[in-house]
Amino acid sequence: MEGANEAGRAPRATASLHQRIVADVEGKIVSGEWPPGARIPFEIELCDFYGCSRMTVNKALGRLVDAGLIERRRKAGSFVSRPRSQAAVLEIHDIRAEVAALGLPYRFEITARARRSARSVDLGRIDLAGGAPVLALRCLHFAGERPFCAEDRLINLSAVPEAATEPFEDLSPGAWLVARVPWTDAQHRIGATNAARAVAAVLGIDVGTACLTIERRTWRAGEAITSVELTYPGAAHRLVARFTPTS
Amino acid sequence: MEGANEAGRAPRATASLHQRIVADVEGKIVSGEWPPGARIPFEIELCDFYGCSRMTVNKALGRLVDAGLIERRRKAGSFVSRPRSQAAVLEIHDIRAEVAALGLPYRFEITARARRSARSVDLGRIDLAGGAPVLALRCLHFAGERPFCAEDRLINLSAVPEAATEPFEDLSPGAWLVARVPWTDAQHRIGATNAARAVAAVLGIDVGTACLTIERRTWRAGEAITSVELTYPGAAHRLVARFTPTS
DNA sequence: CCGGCCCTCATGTATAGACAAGTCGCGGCG
DNA sequence: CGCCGCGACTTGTCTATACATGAGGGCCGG
Repeated sequence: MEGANEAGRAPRATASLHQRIVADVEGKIVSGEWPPGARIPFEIELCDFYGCSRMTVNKALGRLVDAGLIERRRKAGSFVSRPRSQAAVLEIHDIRAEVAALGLPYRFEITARARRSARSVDLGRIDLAGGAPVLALRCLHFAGERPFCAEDRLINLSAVPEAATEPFEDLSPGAWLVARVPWTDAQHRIGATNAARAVAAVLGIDVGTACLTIERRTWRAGEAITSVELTYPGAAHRLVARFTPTS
Repeated sequence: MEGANEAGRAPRATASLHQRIVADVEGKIVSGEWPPGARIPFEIELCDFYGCSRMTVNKALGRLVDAGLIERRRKAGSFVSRPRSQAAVLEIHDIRAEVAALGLPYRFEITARARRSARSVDLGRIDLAGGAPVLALRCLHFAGERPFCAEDRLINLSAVPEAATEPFEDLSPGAWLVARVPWTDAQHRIGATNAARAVAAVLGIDVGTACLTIERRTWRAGEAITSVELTYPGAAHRLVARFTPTS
């Protein structure tokens, strides 16, 4: 049976067989040839078509399940998924990288730093018991000479005690945390607000200017690590997310 | 060899063996026990540990490669990946679903509709040759009696000719397109703007109120399908993205 | 001492066979 | 006529085996 490899199409691929099956099926789906809800051929039929064993087809279809392109039910067969919602992969670059992408020199300043017990005003921002030790930081990121983004961060010192003594001279708090602390969950809330007086003064913009705000919280195994609010002058910044179904 | 299944830990799982291996290795990585760059045990060693065949371990590690958690090199072994950038999966729900999640009744109105040849002003919004037929729509989405979101859309009629005669009575243009037209690429740009007079009037807000704008363009196999600009009153709406490394 | 060749090792891919677990339908029984 | 049970079908999982591929490291010769 191993000799029947070229069944059905050109054997050109340097890619492996199961990769080719993935690509073929994916092509049929995204082209619309197999619309959402359609049944795709049974494993056995694909085995015949590609002249391979069931394991190979099974592996390919398993990947498509992982990718969310198909769903499978015993006895019934495999079906093209109905997209439930659009999804976009939003890459959260390091701010240094964002600025570098603009071709401008980057620097940041820590403008406020306080170690304290979590107050009630903090509790809405980070999952902590009252009184837990936190590090509160304010930080301003510059692109060239202009303020690019204002950062207001809380770090849970129970989870990251080393942060208490870290000077944050070379790495910004965000970059330092990403490099040091693994996380298992993150939540982002993205919104638009009119700049209040304090924010406007810091960013050098007029009061009321629309600003993009990103609030990010991260956890590791259920324990809050950090919560950060980033405020970008709205007219000057866009978040960009590109997405293809299979990345 | 099949009898040695409980080697090393609780056999509690109803899950399959390769799923348990995935979960275990993932746990070691996200907990920091195996930091980025660390070599994880060879397949053979994991086979011994779990008392299973190499194929089973191979399948588990293959999934972790897909998920981006590890990288593998022949002869050298498998290594925990260094995270390149943070990423968040941003779910773009149907607007009807967003409103339903608020517990409010949903409806929408088409407020403007024009079939025309693409003008120069359109070309910045959608990848088309000048003169190609487009359908320009404006649509207002309501949550209860209050405007929730303003939509300004262009549809490429060369790619989606059926749109020309579609009345968009039951389904909003966005929902209609998602259900009907598969896409292969999407790009989102998210920003904040101060409401101009026209937008403010439509949304029933004050001029200058910060608004969240989402510009989404979709393509199928390189051909532009549609481009849409959604404007949400900023104070009233937050985009939420949750993310866990292995989804 | 340096360079090239080859052996070895780990992963990558694929096979055939086996059994388990849902599930759809048909046929027989009440 | 209706309903239930069983068998058949499809996917899910796993094993044992085999060969290919790529890369590291050591050995041997110049």
